[in-house]
This record gives sequence, C-alpha cells and structure tokens, in this order.
Amino acid sequence: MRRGNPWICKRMREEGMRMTQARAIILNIFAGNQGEHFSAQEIFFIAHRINPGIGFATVYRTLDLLAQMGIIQKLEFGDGLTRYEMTEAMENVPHHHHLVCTECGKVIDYTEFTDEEKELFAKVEKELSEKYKFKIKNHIIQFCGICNNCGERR
Amino acid sequence: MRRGNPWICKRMREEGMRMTQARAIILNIFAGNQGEHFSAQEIFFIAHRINPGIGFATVYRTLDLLAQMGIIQKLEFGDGLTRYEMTEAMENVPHHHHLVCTECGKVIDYTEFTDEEKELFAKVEKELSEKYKFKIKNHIIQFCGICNNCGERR
DNA sequence: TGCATTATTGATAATAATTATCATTTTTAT
DNA sequence: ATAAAAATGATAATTATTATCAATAATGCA
Repeated sequence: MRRGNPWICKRMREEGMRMTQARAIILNIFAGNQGEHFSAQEIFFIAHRINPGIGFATVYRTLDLLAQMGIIQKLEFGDGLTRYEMTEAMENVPHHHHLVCTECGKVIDYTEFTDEEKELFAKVEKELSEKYKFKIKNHIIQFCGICNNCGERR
Repeated sequence: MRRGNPWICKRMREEGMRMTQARAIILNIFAGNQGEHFSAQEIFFIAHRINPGIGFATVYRTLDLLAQMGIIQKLEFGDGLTRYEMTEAMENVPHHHHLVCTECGKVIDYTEFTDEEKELFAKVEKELSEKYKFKIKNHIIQFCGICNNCGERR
C-alpha cells in the first residue's frame, strides 16, 4: 500500500525505513493543519481518534523521526511541552514566526515584515555557515512578552 | 546585610521580596559568567560549592523569579534541559544569538551582523507590539543545524 | 499472490526534570 | 531585640520523555 506524500515515502524508502500507517496518519495531521504547533499529547489524541491502536511511544518516535528528516521542526515555548510544526521546507508552509506570552503561554503566529527578515536571515545564515562550518537547516525566532489579556489583568 | 546589585535589591524590595543569600549567590554566578547559559543543575552545583546549604528547590525557584523579573532569560536548545542566561537588559551583556547543533547539542554564541539585526528587530518589535497589543520583553533567535564535527563524522 | 526478512509497533516499565508541600529558618521593619 | 512574613531545604509527587521487548506489519522477491 502506498500512503502519504510520495516524496516523503521515497526518502524513507531510500534510507531503509517504511511508510507505515502510524506515520502516514501523523504526517496527515501536520499536512492538514499547517501553521499549528502540536505537542506530542495533542498528536496522540488526534491520531488515536483516527486509529485507536496507535500508542504513545510511536507518536514520540515518529515525531523524532520526522524532525530528524527535516519535515517538522521542534519548538519550545517554555511551558515544558515540546511542540512541532511543519518546516518551511515543505510545500504551502508560509514563512512565519511566533509571539509567546510568558504569562499564559498563548502563542500568536505572525507573518508581517518577514520579507525583510528573510533577506537578512538568508545573508546571516550564509555567513555564519561559512565562518563556523555549520550546516544550517532552519531557524527559530520568538518574541517573548505579555499578551493583551494578561497585560490588562493587573 | 546588603548584597548584590543595588538596583536589583531595590526592585525586589519594592515588590515585597527579599534579597537573600541564595539569590545573591545565584545572581553572582550569572554576573560573573556573562554569555554562558546554565541549566538548573549547573547552577545548583556551582552554588552548592559556594554554600553547601543551598537546595535544589531554591535554585528552581530563584531561576523562575529572576526570569519573571526579566534579569535572566529562559532558553531551550532541544536537549530537554531549560537553560538561563542574563538578558541584554543587564549591563555589559552584548547582543548575541545562538547556533545550535541538533546532533550533539553544542551551542555557539555569535555576535556578527547583530547591528543590522538589532535595527530590524527594533522595528519589528515596535510594529508587532502595536498590532497585537503585546508587550515584548525579549526575543530568542536560534539557528539550528549540524556542526563541523558532526558533519564530518559521516 | 504468498512468504521470509526485518523495521516498526504497543504496552509497560524506567528515567529524569520540574513542581508542590510544609515545618523550620532568615530577613526585614519596627 | 522582636514579631511578622518571606524564603528555604528536604522530600514527596508529578509529568514528559525514553528504553525494553515480544508481537505485528511492511517490503522485496519468488
């Protein structure tokens, strides 16, 4: 049976890995909810509704795997949960960053100003990778502060 | 007894908090090692050498407190440990960002190109805080990739 | 299509970082 | 010096993540 994005299937095949039901389901969750950042728990519950056989360990393993492959990206907003979202390397994922409220944990995605950012970061990435012999795969940009709601509650 | 940075003492006093021995020791560790990012464990061991009475819970509590006050900043590099470093709001802390190896966890600080970054980010922060009514306190910028060592080992 | 090989899975136990509890100790203002 | 309240340390509790291992499912090939 062939499932999910053929490009990803191919890449897995090439490295001796298999495109399994669990992996396809988890990939679909990300593909169908671009711009959302899921914790392992959230992925588990959604996946579990689709196929109740899926276990927690598989979710963690799959998230690790997809992150290693550069398909999803690890994010940490400071609330103790690791979250994941599709990388910009994937189709249809717009360049965006995050605004994180350090009080309530709320996360806002923003896409403004990113053309300028994009240019600057492309330049910085190039120079840094040369200077430090570092192969840069992605970047994380977060603005931390207090959101509207939390700010008013004082 | 008066201890540590007078400005910080004052701020604590104003909010009904006290400048204690433990807090002064932990503050000194950060002040004396700018640009380093410490995990709670590391802070515990260093503080413990200075005053073996200090307990783990106090370290966690103090780190939380200093982060709330904007004196230190929480960082997560994806290895499961939360780390902290002095914020740029503090004296003598240069503007810098991080290069994180997703393979071995190595972190390189860099300070290049940050003048341009600084300008752009000042602008972005201003616009974002207006648009989203968000009071921005700091930002986190990380480039993730594979370091020299890990890249060669294949 | 059926079969053998082997990656993957699910259930569960183990690990490890962080948080909560509470009696005791320190700090501070008076 | 003392009373009031904040902070501490020891430890238990919580919780996210990782490791283990027998059972299962995916793949390549006949």
